[in-house]
Amino acid sequence: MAHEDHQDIVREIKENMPDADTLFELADFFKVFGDSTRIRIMCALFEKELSVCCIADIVGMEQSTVSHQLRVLRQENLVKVRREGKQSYYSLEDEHIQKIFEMGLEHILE
Amino acid sequence: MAHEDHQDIVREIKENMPDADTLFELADFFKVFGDSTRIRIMCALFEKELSVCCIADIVGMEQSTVSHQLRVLRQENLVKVRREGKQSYYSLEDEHIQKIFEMGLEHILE
DNA sequence: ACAACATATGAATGATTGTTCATATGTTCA
DNA sequence: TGAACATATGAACAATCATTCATATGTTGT
Repeated sequence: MAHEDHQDIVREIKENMPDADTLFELADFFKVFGDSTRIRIMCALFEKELSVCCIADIVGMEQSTVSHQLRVLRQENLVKVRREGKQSYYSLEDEHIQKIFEMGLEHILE
Repeated sequence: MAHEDHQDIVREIKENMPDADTLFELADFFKVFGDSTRIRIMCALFEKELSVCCIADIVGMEQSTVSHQLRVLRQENLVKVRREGKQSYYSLEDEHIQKIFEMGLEHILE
């Protein structure tokens, strides 16, 4: 790391970077997309709002597992809940999700 | 899970879902964005191609750590390398990355 | 109030992963 | 060829995380 303009480049890029907190939050946000169970849950919710047991059936996992993962999605404001009788109906909170999905798909299908 | 049209909904949504392999790949792809070190590396590379030691300086981590993470980014085709003398210069492989970033930022800043 | 159902949550476990240290590989220059 | 530098990689460790089981909470109808 001793060539002529190394320090200049480092300083310049450091200055132009978003602050560390923002990037940390950003990583946390994308972390949610990095699990196939959550991906499948979100994918199912593209169609319509669904109850927890419906989702569990669709993704083929325990109700408990799905509940835990829905909490993760809720904490990152990716889904919202609506109580109706005994059931909780979940739906997507944000229209960015579909676009992020599409871009991911474009990338892996290249 | 015993109300009238539960099974119909489950079947319908299952049919319209992308196949499991694709969604698994998609999760692996987003997993790469789910770490703040990798996020910061990619962010630094938005400006220009950089050598490994430059990146290590910018993100403030060991050269070894950065090398390991660059390998992860390479495996998912997010960066490419160019050897020049003793140094390896990394740059972004794909223009989707910036857009995915922007959408993530839009989400967390809402 | 009680039974039946739907959902949420805490604890425990196994698996995955990010980081570091030590070292190997690759490259240049003398 | 050997020294100096840049990068890559394997092993080890600590930390994080997804899943499951058991159980608690919440809701409806009798």
